[in-house]
Amino acid sequence: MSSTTIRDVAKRAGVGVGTVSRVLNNHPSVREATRQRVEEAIAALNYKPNPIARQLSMGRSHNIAVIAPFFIRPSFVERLRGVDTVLAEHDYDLVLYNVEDQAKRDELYHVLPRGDFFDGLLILTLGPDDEEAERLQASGIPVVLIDAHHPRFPRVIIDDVEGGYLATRHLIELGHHRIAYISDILESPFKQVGASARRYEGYRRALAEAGIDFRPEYYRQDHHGVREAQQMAHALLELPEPPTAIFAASDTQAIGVLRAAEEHRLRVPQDLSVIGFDDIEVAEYLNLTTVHQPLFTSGVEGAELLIRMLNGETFDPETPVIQLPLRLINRQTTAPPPSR
Amino acid sequence: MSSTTIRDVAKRAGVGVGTVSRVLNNHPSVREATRQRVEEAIAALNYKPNPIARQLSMGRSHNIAVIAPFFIRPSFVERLRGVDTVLAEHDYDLVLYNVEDQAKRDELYHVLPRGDFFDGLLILTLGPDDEEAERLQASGIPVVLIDAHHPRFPRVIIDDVEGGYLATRHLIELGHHRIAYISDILESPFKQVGASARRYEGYRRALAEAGIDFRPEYYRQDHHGVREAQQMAHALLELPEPPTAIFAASDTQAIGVLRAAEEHRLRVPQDLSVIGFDDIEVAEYLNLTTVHQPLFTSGVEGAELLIRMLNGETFDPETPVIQLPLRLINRQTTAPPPSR
DNA sequence: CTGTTAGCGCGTTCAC
DNA sequence: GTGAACGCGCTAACAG
Repeated sequence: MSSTTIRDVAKRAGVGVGTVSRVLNNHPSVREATRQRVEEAIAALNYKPNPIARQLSMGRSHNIAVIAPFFIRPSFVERLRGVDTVLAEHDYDLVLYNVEDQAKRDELYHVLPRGDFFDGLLILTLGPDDEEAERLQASGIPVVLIDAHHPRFPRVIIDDVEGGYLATRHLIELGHHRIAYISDILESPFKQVGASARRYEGYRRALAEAGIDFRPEYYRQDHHGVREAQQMAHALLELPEPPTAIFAASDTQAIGVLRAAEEHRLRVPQDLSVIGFDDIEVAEYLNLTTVHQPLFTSGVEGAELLIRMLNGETFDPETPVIQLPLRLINRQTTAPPPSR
Repeated sequence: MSSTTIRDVAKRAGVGVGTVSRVLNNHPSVREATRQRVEEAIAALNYKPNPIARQLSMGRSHNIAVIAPFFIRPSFVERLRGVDTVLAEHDYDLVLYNVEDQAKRDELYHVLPRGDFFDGLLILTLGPDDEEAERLQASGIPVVLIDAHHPRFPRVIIDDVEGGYLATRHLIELGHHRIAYISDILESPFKQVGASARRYEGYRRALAEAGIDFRPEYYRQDHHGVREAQQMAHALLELPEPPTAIFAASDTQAIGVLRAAEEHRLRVPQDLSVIGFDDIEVAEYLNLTTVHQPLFTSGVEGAELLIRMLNGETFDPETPVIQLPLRLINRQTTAPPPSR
């Protein structure tokens, strides 16, 4: 094992451990000559300070935990890239926890708030419920939410209602009346109102505003995924009076819709308009019209917020909320409805 | 901060810290009555042992570091999912380091092999050079390579030469003679022979075997990315005698080729055949014919190997090498060449 | 400026 | 069976 300790160095350099520690931490009050000797000893012994011991005595870990429904969806990857970029700049290590099911999440919330191992916590998308929030806050560990809502924590979010509105409005302006909405399951097992539910709200609002009646059969939900979305779209297109446009709550689901259209020999956008949400990379490949949200930026902003908290900064509004802008990306999967 | 320590618990339960520690670690020799009292105290104080201190005295961290050119390419995401799955089962935490440039990598290799903070190390794709390997091995920390080669470490790999051969052979059997190969830059800054170079070798071999002359103008390389690939394909298609098939060293690059074909108003596969490598998720969306490699599985195997090493298992062959199978996925971007 | 000492919070001996 | 003391490697506070 890597066994040379600070004491070995001190002995070899003929100084005390305190001095070695000072050299290590660039403390100013060390005579140049002494510093030389110490550094020589360090080099000669190939000594590396033990980070664990360091943490122990400093009470900080230099670790930031990120809880995320990890690699499942491309949008998280984008967000995490943003997070990582910032953390790396500030010399923090990223401990990533992949949370996909309820069990794992419970376990995590139970184990995490030790307050010792992590200096801070970044939670993506699966925000805490009230009980968890309580525990988290009691632990005193700084927490920032990304794409999740809880009044007690600083967070970076988007206006999903607005997003749903934007997408639907776009379709309406194109002349569509028969507009369907498909999404993942709104009542998530995490008992919180998810993004899709808020996008649904925007959809309803745009419809209402344009005087278009909401048709329950035009609204479907299922687990997130291409296949499931494809099936939903399939069902939609088999309707006696099928929609002329489909708004999918995520680009991934929009892909499923595209697949279904192909199955039905429908041309997009001539026969069927499709719009997604997120603007992940694939969206561009597929020329998918979609609502862009700043994924990478959300990670950056969240991480920066957390780091400012770690540095002891306090905020004017007790809990800052950063809202990122949305914009419609008009590619090639939407067009006016077929003339008949 | 979370400040209740083992001493508080001991005091409250009217026992010594040793006893508390025993209760915590389920040590048998604790009287039931005492254990009761201690557990009550633990509950009352909401005490959680400090993992850092625990690591310090136990000499283990329960952390596994993963070094990867992180979120850049979808294929890594797939691999990491596999890794995470296994690690979670064995109660290891995953510390993920995003290494994309040489500077960061140097820094990492300098800092990492402390032998203290990580129980094990998983290196993806960017394998160590001899000097780094030396240092790594000297540190005594168990290392497993995934998709990287170095004779000193156990690794899970694929036969990239075979993969390149498979792809090219498929094209040849379809009747193609004018077959191009595009890839990222073979002489990587990491001074090791990368996957693309080995796939290139397979390409050359298949060509030679079929008696087809290699044409230097049919071989291009540039940085990895859709745009770059698109440009390469563009140049290829402008040739006086353009290829009738293009083999891209990765699916991402194949996407660029598809784009270029579209620009040139070439139908795929009627006018141009395209084959990729990896079989990432998008490949399916795009109906891309490609060479499938077990990405998720590579993560699983690598992590399992590492864990066995951590458990002190030794291996028959000094350094085990797991080679995963490749197979051609025949979708809809390859066909016989245009009849004339 | 620099050596010494006291913890950081645990696990692990020892004696009892 | 159980408590007290020691040590993990390092930083910080205090003398000198």
